[in-house]
Amino acid sequence: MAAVVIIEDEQRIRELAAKALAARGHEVHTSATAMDGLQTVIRSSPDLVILDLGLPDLDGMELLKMIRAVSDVPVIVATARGEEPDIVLSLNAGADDHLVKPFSVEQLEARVRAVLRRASVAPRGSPVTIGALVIDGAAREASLDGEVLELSPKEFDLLRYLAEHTGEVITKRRLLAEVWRQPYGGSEKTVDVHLSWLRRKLGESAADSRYLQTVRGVGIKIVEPA
Amino acid sequence: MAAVVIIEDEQRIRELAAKALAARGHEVHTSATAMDGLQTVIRSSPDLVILDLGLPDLDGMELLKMIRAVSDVPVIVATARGEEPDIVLSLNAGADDHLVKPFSVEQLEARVRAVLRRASVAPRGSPVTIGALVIDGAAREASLDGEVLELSPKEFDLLRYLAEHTGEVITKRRLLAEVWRQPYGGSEKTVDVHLSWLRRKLGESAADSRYLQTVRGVGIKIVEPA
DNA sequence: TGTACTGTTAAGGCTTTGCTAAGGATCGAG
DNA sequence: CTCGATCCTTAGCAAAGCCTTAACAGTACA
Repeated sequence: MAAVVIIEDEQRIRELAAKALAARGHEVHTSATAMDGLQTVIRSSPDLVILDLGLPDLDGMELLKMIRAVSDVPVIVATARGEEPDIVLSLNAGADDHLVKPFSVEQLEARVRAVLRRASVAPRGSPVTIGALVIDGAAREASLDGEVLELSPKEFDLLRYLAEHTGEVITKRRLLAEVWRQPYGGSEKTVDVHLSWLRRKLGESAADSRYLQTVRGVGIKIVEPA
Repeated sequence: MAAVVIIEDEQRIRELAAKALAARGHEVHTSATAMDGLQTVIRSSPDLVILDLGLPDLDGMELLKMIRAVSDVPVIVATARGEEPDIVLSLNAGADDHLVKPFSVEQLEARVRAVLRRASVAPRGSPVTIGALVIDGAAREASLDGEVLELSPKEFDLLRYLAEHTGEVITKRRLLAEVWRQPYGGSEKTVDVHLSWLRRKLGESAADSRYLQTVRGVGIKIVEPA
């Protein structure tokens, strides 16, 4: 399956998680300390890292940054209940998902599956077509009527996310969570601004929109033009 | 399948690895010493060599260099835990991947599979053509408008890798992993510098680029000029 | 008609990228 | 073994581009 490194100081949790993931066919390496954890990550080139932020020898956030400095490997952070602020910080620092302890084995497996799926699917994926709009994830290029659009990174991510959920109304909060990676903080106005820019580049305005339709009080959706 | 030579002094590991790879249909030869190993490699022209760096009769790194001197065969090096510096050295000396002992059979098989896949894909016979740019992997030569480019080794590898993924955005981290062979560690600035040199030799700059397009916040891609 | 929500624009700060230069390592020639 | 050339890496600064915040205008709905 995939190689996973678990960095967790509590022996009970560490072994439980390791056992569960090994049972699902993953190759599991564990570390009880930050320093050993970093070495293990570097050595074993895992496909996924599960990192406890409450390590005794080094602030977990620091370790996360160190891992991020040397690799794009997906990281799931685990925190004790009541340390939600850490979650936000860690997601900003590049974590891909999070678990709140105590977590069930089922929850762990679900997160691992989701992150691995995202990691393996994200780079590929054939272009999405909506009317005259084509979004190519691999080339990171969107075109309208055959004309390539000049989109900023966030604009492209936003458009792609909406396109992957064509016809579905998405709340701004969900966009903040999924596109901005900020499940808690962040201002919804930011989304408004980016939507405005996107509309302009799509050659439309809020009043006269072909693709991006506002659903007042709820959110936004992208639709196939009539 | 493929022919594999295992050079490893520990009998237990040697036989375990040999058995595992034979079970996967590979033709396996084993050697317990460096001198015998080199002879076996020369004699059997394998598709892959697995080399323990901790041989008793000769420093493994020396043997690696000797193998490299006579063949381009892919080499996976194995080291004992705690000899990480050797890994880096060996990768620089031409190793294709590494294993840290003790390793699981699954890990061994995974690495072998990965290296063989890469190796079998690499000798793509026909040159890649992108506009007026031709990259000939076999001749290790690139030309623009019929004019041969004077590229350094890294520049050529970089160009070739991008060309093999024309139109696809590649992150710098991925380039470090695939071209520099450093899945972890290494500075992304290094990639920037080489890209800059490459652009110059292609007669373009970041501002006015025909082939190498920066995708801000993500990476770089090579494209067919409009 | 008021209120809450949405649209748009502008500006500042911050991050990412481009490029040059210097130091050190490696390799080959002699 | 030594010298020289080539190449790679690192450091640092300049420039470009992007995101967020803030402020204000417009719009739907009660």
